[in-house]
Amino acid sequence: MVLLDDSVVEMRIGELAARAGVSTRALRYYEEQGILHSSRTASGQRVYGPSAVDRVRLIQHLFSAGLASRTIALILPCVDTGHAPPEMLLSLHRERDRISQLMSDLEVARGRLDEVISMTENPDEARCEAVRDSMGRTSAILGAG
Amino acid sequence: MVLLDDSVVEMRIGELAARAGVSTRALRYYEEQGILHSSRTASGQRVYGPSAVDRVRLIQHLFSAGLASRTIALILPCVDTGHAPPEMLLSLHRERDRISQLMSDLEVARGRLDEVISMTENPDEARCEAVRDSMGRTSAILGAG
DNA sequence: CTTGCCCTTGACGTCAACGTGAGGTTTTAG
DNA sequence: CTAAAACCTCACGTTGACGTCAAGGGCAAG
Repeated sequence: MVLLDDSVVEMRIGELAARAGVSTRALRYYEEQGILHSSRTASGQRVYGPSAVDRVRLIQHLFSAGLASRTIALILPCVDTGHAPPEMLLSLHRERDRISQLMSDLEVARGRLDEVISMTENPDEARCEAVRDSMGRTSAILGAG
Repeated sequence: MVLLDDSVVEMRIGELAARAGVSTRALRYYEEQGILHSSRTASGQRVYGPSAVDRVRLIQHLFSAGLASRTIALILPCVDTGHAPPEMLLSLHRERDRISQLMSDLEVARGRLDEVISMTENPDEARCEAVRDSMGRTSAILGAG
């Protein structure tokens, strides 16, 4: 009976890929990088339990935070065990800071883009000059244009 | 007299690189991509006016916003002329949306990282379970671990 | 048994923003 | 005038997260 339940709940790489919304290539890549493990059938096919779906989603989140696969490979075991050496805690905090920095950089960049947008949406001479000034006279005269 | 002033204010690639905080290789790459122009001396060396510094900084901002060099090449002339075709305005707005989306993605990802950090900093059983639940039982049992 | 889909490993392709010499010329400092 | 520093143009190397093709094996249905 347990076997039947397992068979309902276990899946091969294609189903996991579909459920987690990634490619099978990505999953094999994750395994190659040591951040996702699988059991195998006798014939060598990958088999995953249901928790793998959430694990892949976590991996995706960490990737989208800009963490490298090597960093993720270091972190995940600590997530599993629930504790990490102080050295890793330090690097986790540094990653956090990096993300925060990136976010504020993006905010600045978005502001720049907003200036460009408002400038091109509203080709008013005075306003153009003001915006150009705030952008550091980017297009002054020509010079290096 | 004007010539002297120009000589004071013009610069070659090394000085521009130093002032803008990028490599000379990057500046040549920008030129290759058509997003930074230069005049040349008789012997072929690149010469830039003072406005080039701010232009490079703008380019950096746009890069840090995740815009590709091709996109920047499309935008910059509009920044200079002060107006853009509606098609480009649309794509500018899409870029803006993309950046906003990226920022909120990063916020989510940072939250995930915070969970990992608080979990590993404080290996309290109950709290671990709670965090694991909020992370989707990522490390449940083992399964695909 | 065969059709057909899913799976396997292996290995090369991609894209972007440069880095990094090679090999030679130009400019500048002493 | 000479040596060092800076510049020039190729042009291949790097990094990361996959895409993609090749050449096969496994397995449920008809």
